[in-house]
Amino acid sequence: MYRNFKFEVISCHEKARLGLLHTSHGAIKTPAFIFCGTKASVKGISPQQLKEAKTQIILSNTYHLFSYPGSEYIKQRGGLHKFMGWDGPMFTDSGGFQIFSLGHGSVADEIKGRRSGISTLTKINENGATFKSYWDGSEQLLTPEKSVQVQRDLGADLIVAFDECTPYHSDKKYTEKSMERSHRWEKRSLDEFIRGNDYSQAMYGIVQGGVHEDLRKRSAEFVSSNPFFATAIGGTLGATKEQMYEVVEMAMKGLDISRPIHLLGIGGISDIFRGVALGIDTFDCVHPTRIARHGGALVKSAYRDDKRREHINLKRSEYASDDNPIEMDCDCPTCRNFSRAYLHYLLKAKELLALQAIAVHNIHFMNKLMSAVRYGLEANCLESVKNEWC
RNA sequence: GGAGGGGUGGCCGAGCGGUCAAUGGCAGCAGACUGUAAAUCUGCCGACGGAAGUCUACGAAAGUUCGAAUCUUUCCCCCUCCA
Repeated sequence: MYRNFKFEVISCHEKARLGLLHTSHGAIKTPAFIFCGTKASVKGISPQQLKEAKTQIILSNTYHLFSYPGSEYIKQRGGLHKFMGWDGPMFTDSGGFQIFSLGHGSVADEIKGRRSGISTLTKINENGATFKSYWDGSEQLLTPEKSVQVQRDLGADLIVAFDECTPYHSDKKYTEKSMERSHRWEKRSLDEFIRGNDYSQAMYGIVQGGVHEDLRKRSAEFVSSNPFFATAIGGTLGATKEQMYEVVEMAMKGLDISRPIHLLGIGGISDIFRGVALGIDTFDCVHPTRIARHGGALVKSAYRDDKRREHINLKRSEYASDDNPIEMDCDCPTCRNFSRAYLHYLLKAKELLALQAIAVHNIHFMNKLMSAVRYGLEANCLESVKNEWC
């Protein structure tokens, strides 16, 4: 069923593992980070720049590409790889997260109880979810079958079953009902996947269950007992980092650990070390590229001005006269050529180069981080690697 | 020389008798951001104070009024048109 895919565990270090995830567009060394290129583009960054930064794999989104330009259109252009000029491994999300984000706003807004904007999620029922297109406002229905068909047209290597990402503020009763519906949707996704399987793609099942241990366990068992290639941990992961690690641990309990395990939407530096220690193989997150566009440059612990943050905010006035690179020991194109002062100026001057330059640094940073994590596992010195980065 | 229009907080620009320390926008200073409706969003932004509050403020001065950025007079400066 997954003949062009394989997950090879090279070595185990307690729960953490070093692996190779083989896809139809090449293998990924794990633990790995997947960069978000939601609308068939990692915002502001070219595939060449991604490659130069040693990026292994990127992600696009079903909902966005379904709304515009449509999956049929991309299929006619030869699929997503060809269309966007990325020949490496690729992942597509199912659109399930948009059931959450278009209904509730950002993860932080929802947890903090802030209402932001108008909901463009109009309806959710057994059949699927109805959205207002972000593109033209028209109503569109995403069902498990449709999500898989769209993902098939797009042609990413790794695809995801359609689920509902349940909000943090849902009560247990709703979370359970939603989880059970997600399970039925995931089963339908898998059935649709199998119907059209041409061996160029492999499917992830998703563990739901909110912050509830019994639900997480049930969901993990559901996913593991169905023939998904891999597993993703989704849904709300709680309101604090500690709770997130607890929830991940709960979800890990019932999982088939011979499969690759992805943690959806997480990408803080310390989160990655904790996740890897819990047995996570891959991560994806908008954070590195989003904070870059907001002036945030990821830095190792030695370069932080505020120990509570994993980045420095180059918009701050103190950087106006800082002639050092973002990180002295970084060999990325941005650090080789630009000072913090110049990047600060570019941000203030609203020059697009700032956004790109900082994103380039953050992408290099994340790839080097993951490489360091792999080295730490291999050389059995993850703790000292962690101290340098966290 | 004649006719008219203006001068508002760092800048632009509303307000045209009380509810005005003065709408907005920009700039400035912070903060947030974790399967991207995000090159976005939020807060602060006269001075002193933690705050309640106090003081100084709408070109300058004098006045009218219980009360003026808003009305009157004079002065200073800018702009447009006619000679």
